[in-house]
Amino acid sequence: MKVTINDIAKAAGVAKSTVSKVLNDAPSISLATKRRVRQVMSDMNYTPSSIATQLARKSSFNIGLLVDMSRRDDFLNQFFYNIIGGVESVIGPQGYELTLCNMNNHDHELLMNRFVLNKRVDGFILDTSLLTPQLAESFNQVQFPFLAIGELPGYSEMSWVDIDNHKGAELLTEHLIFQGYRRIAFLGGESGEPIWSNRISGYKKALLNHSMSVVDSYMQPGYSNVETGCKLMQDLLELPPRPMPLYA
Amino acid sequence: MKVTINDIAKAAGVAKSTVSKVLNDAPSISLATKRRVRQVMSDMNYTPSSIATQLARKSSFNIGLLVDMSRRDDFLNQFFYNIIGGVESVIGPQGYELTLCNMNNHDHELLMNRFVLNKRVDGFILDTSLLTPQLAESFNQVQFPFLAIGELPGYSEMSWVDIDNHKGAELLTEHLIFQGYRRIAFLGGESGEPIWSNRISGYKKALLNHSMSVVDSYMQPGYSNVETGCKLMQDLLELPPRPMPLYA
DNA sequence: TTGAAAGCGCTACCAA
DNA sequence: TTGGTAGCGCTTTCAA
Repeated sequence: MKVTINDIAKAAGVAKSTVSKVLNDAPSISLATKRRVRQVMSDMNYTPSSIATQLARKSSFNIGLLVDMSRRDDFLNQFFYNIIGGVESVIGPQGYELTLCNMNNHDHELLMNRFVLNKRVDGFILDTSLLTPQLAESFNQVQFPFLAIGELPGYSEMSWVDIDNHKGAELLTEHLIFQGYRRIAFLGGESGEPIWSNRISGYKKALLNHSMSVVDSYMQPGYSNVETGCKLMQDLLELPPRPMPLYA
Repeated sequence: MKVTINDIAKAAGVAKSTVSKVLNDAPSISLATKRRVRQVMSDMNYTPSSIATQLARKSSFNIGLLVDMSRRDDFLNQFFYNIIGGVESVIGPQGYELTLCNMNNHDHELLMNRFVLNKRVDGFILDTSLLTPQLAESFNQVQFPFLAIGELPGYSEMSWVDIDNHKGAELLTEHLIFQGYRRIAFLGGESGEPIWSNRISGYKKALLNHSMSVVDSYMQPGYSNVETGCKLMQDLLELPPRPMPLYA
């Protein structure tokens, strides 16, 4: 049978509350006792049960990463990979683990029961594409912490992180301008979404800053995958004055 | 405050053990009681705490998927994506969740403490590339269930699943033969690993079955990524009698 | 500085 | 068919 905190207490001749304090390195315990108890722990190969700790502390020490496993494109990309690795690298050292939460069917109630209400995870990280104002509202109602990747237009009662899409697009556009390009197009990003409007505004800003005109047909939104990119580019190349370097 | 099993018991006028039985749909409870208790549960918006259940049942209801997050290539591919989705689709409905376990540094002891000994997960699923006989031995010593994807040569005290690499390679080779190809090469798979030997044996079998000779220089092992594939193919194309269709 | 005891919210055994 | 009760293995007051 697994050795528990009671076994350690007995073996070390202290109360289990003392063992618990040693476990958490409480300042009230003398160094001598700590050393002795720790010795016993390692002698007996003791590892505290995380589940018992979770119950006592009322926290699962689990962060949920919400994903829609049926959407392959959102899943199989560098970006998502970096998210997982990044999240793990900060929560791991803090004693938290990463639970992958499937939101396949977009059933909010199921989601709330399966992970939130039953305390399976302590908080969610999710891409804005999975978040609706209603869902955010559900989280807020039970005071459940969540963090969105990307902003949710029209809903401000939440935290989100993102790269500076406006600035990024501006820098990128400026870079091309400095290279001497004059007819610069912008493809991708879904219209209506902040990612599109922010990038487009940065793009426009750079153009205007350099006294260049904004050509409507050079700006085409579209879902970010290979097929759409390919199609948009073909459309672009068929425009009468097609985008090209100044000295082409 | 969160409503617990005690609140339900009180409100429904039954013992909490009865509520627990209703929760688990025990056959010993009368339909009438079940209905009544369930009504109270939904009236009070009750969701059982998964952590308490875990402690009482001594199971975390968590399956760990062991990955090395520093190995991008193993992570960002269709295969891995399918594993995650596949695993989730079977464990989810059974009440289990998927925990992504990072084995970045390949520290066995850390791994054992962080997930196994403290009961953070009930079992592991891992690719053979992460498994060593020593690690498998550690798992077995504490009777910890694990399932490998791919076989571990030289170690049999474990369960593993894999596709039939031998048969697959045989069918593939045969297919080419039927198309009329006569100089067929085989690239990829790491030498020494079952995936390579099994596929190669299927490849050879097909060739021999059709009275074709096996050319050593046509068989090149190599790590499965784009760069290696590219290089191997270039090498291949420079062989004196290079692989080609019969009627080229 | 240490210990006793009361939880945390369930399950499971044994009676009733 | 239901209830009482003793855990599961920790944490956390509150005393000593």
